[in-house]
Amino acid sequence: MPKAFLVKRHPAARLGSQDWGELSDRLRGDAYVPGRCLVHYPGWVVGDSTYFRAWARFTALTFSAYPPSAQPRELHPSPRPEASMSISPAASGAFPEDRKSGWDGPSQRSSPRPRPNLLPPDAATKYPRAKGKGPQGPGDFPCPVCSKAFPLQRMLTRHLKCHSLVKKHVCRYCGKGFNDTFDLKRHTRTHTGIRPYRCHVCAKAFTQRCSLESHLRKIHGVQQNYAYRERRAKLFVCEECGFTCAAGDEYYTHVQRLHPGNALLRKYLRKQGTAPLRFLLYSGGYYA
DNA sequence: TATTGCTCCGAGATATGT
DNA sequence: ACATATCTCGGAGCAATA
Repeated sequence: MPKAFLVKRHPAARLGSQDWGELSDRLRGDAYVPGRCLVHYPGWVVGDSTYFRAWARFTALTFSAYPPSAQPRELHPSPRPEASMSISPAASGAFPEDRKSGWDGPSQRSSPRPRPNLLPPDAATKYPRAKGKGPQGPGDFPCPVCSKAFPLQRMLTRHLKCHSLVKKHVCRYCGKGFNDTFDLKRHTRTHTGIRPYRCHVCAKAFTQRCSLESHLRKIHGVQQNYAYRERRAKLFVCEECGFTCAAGDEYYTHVQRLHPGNALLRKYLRKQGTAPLRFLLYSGGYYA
């Protein structure tokens, strides 16, 4: 059974069956910041409204997804959250009624794992910031939950979503939620059976490129000559029928012919009307 | 012009199957 | 034990917006 069917969800959150179109503007998206959830840490966000907004948005999203029993009961008194601070009321033992119901908090998979520090030596010049706009160092946007630091505000903002229970992108087949459209697209392949990455030696097909590369390396002893994190040649995948090709124009010709109602096609045609050359460069040569 | 959002992607971890 | 499936999440480029 695919792992996607085994993911435990909080019964009260019911994010999996959430239809975002049915929610009011107040409850959908990540712009809603209810006043009751604004938590202020003195001396930490003063003079950095952007940073504060990111944290406020995070607390709003996180706690609005918990059941009433888990809503914050008082403002955190400490000047700054500790590294070990848990956002899971049930997991931290703060709300025994949730523990009793059998929910053990967010999946362990969502906890941060140690990763190599990939910041380049010239990170300070690579990530310039305007004066007075917040922290100045390359790792000076620390996550208030796990203390992991980021060189850019937008990286922290995006990282905060992984601590939130709210998932904007929901699988139409199983209801599982994702933070990223692409993650949802990849996940959906587990339901549609589309496997775009085929082994040229034994013709076995895979849903993800890294699975194919792992297979080639371990089974056929084929070594890929790619640098760490080097982008591979882009593969255009039709998620409706499994058609794959390496060229953008071929892909859109296929979609226009066989799936004329495709949303990506509409977007492509819209862009083509305004800036055709730029978009063609983007879609066809971006990874070249 | 700077910032933010969206999207694509690779790397690595973990679950599951054989 | 090993191969595969599939998940999470950070890096990065472009577009949209303030």
